[in-house]
Amino acid sequence: MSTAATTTASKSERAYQLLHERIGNGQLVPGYRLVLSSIADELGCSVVPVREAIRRLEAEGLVTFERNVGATVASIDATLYLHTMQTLSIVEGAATGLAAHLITDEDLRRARELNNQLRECLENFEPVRFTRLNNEFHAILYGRCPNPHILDLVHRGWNRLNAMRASSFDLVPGRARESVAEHEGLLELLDAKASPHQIEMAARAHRTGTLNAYMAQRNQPPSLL
Amino acid sequence: MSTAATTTASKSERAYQLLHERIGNGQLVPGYRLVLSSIADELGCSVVPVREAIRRLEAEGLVTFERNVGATVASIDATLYLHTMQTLSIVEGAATGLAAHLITDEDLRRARELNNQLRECLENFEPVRFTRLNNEFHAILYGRCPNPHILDLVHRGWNRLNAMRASSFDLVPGRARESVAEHEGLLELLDAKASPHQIEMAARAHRTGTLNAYMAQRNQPPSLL
DNA sequence: CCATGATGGATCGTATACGATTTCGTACAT
DNA sequence: ATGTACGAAATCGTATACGATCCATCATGG
Repeated sequence: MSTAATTTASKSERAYQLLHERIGNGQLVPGYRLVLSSIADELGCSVVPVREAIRRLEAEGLVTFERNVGATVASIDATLYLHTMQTLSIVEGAATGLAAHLITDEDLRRARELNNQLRECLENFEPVRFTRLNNEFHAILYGRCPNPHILDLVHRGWNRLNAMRASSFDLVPGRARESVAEHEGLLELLDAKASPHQIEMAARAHRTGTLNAYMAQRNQPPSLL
Repeated sequence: MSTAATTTASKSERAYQLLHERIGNGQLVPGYRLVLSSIADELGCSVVPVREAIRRLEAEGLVTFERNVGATVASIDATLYLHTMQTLSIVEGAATGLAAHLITDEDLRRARELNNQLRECLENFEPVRFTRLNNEFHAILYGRCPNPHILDLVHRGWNRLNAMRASSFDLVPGRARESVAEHEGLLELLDAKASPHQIEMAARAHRTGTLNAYMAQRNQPPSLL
């Protein structure tokens, strides 16, 4: 009763959110060992809720878990990054396509503004801000997708990517400029009320483009697709 | 040491598998209340592992969970079915497209044989066998997809569908025959080494077709897409 | 000097116990 | 008869405790 919130989100929920956030913003780097008792101590609770939180994170692919050994923040090798990006290209593309006919003029206005700010980031070399604004930009484009499952998959994909990027993966040098231009193309398609399928494929290609740029940078064959 | 398996999969794992199976084959119908202590008793273990199992099932969307209340097998309304089917159409289509250029002649031969058996099921009215063979057929087509994330999403989608179908959703009457014909079309595309994109879209359309048939049967507007 | 096996510590897996929350039935007042 | 308040039962949430497993270290023998 009383004031605002006895909102004691359950301890397991708090543990989940704490770890999720720390993985997302890079405080916990891939490979870091997550010891139940330590986390429990820090949170001032017992290990049971922490266990549950970690299993949830595992289900989302943010941590890996080994029996009788423990959990570590999910490590990334190139193929994992590739697979995650590819999956995201598909589900985010689909979400954007499904959202297209529900998007409002106000949405488009905000997206356009964000893309302008992205262009500024290019001039001033602000990679952190760029990443954040880029997330927001795409969130607007797919946000109206009426299928919550697909939205969930998109969010999970972004979370995994953020976990990776925050650690060591950085933007591919030349790619950002190209990215802003492709954003512009997407906005024009939306303005022109292009078909959902066309928009889906453009959104997918946008992400695939980033993936290819990354692969080229690492001198890897663009196959494995 | 010794014989084959001290393979004590952890109790939480066994609990998970048991519940997963029972939900999948319809022993546990949607809406059924999952009481931790009862399940623990049946398994001869304590509630802690069961909790974990249920949270995993929740993450997969097979059960819903409410704080301080408990878990129930996920209920289905039409929109949930629709969303699940739509998501599956996208990820399974993508998986099939990505698997296309890796599929072997032997795979195609088996798929063709399965489709012939499906045709037999039509004649003899064997809906249960039809569903099983249909699963196998599609599993062959997307199975070679080299992206494990996408495969995982496909499997989750099928699991959810199975959970729904086993309960009360039945095949749409006329749809099965059409389905077999579309399978044939898919096989021909694969034989002809059609482009991955073309195959992806055919696979997606195949599932979307089932969805539309369902919607039409329920006299629902084919919108919501 | 290297290989092999034993030992201890760290950590996980699960059981049990108890407090917290919800739910449902019942009694009472209107 | 109906709506509300109270209380008991059922169930969940978490803490604590202990056994099981793994890993690293060190001793021992070749």
